[in-house]
Amino acid sequence: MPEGHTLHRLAGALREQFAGARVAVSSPQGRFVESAALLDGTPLVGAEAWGKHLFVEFEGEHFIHVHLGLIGKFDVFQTPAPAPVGQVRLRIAGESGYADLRGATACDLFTESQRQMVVDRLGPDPLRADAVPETAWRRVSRSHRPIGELVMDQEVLAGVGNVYRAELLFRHRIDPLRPGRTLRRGQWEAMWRDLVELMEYGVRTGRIDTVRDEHTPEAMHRPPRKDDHGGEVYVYRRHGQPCLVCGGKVRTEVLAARNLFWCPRCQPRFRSRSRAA
DNA sequence: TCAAGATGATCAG
DNA sequence: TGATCCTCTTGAT
Repeated sequence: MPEGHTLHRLAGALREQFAGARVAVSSPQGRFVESAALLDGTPLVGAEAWGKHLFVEFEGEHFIHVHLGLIGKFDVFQTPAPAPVGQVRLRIAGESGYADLRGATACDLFTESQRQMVVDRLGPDPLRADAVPETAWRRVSRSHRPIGELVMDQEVLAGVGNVYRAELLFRHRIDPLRPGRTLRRGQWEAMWRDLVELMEYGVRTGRIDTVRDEHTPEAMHRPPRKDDHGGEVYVYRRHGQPCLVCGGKVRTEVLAARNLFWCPRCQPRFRSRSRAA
């Protein structure tokens, strides 16, 4: 379930388990062998996320850059570590824990300048204290592209994926096909604040809950459902089902190569003033 | 038991 | 735009 909150949560888990310790680094699958050998036995300095990118830092300004893609997983466990099963691309092992990476789109050894090049391409990440939301607004407010495409563009906003896209636009009753440049500044600022809150909740709980009354202590302690995103949502993957607010049917369509979900009644088609007049 | 689809991104054509 | 990477869950058979 790799949206931005997953990576920030993972970075925290890696720091907690390994930061400051010498770790064993290996690549049982064989696709990261040379880099793993270089890092093996080196102190792990820390880990941080930027959008959907994860950087694990080792002494000597070496970074492992990980992007989980659609199906990747990076899990932290307590020792003893069993023999690797299946395609484990990367294993980091310490005294009391180990972490296995599988199925990632990217797992590379980076220098500081390579890390910076990746970060420079990304838009502001709502989960980072150093994010500058104005940068995203400049891009949105100048673009003719649909807002449903812009919020998923990592050069506009880093860390937002398909679930947060659908839910954010629903919560603000915005037509996903509405051109970015027609949004009002106040609308965008409200969306940004909402994203920060929703994603911080995601980091704390590991779930994506966007239905307003889900943000309660009771909801926080309820065990996650088996569904992937783990929480309660308004429209994501609810196509054909009644909208929780108006009862109309939730619809789905492909936008930006991904399945978009929205409620046509709560998010009516946007018409520009010039066209309506 | 098997096939399809999925919260992503890149590359070739 | 489609193929590719690669894993896991779900639903059909």
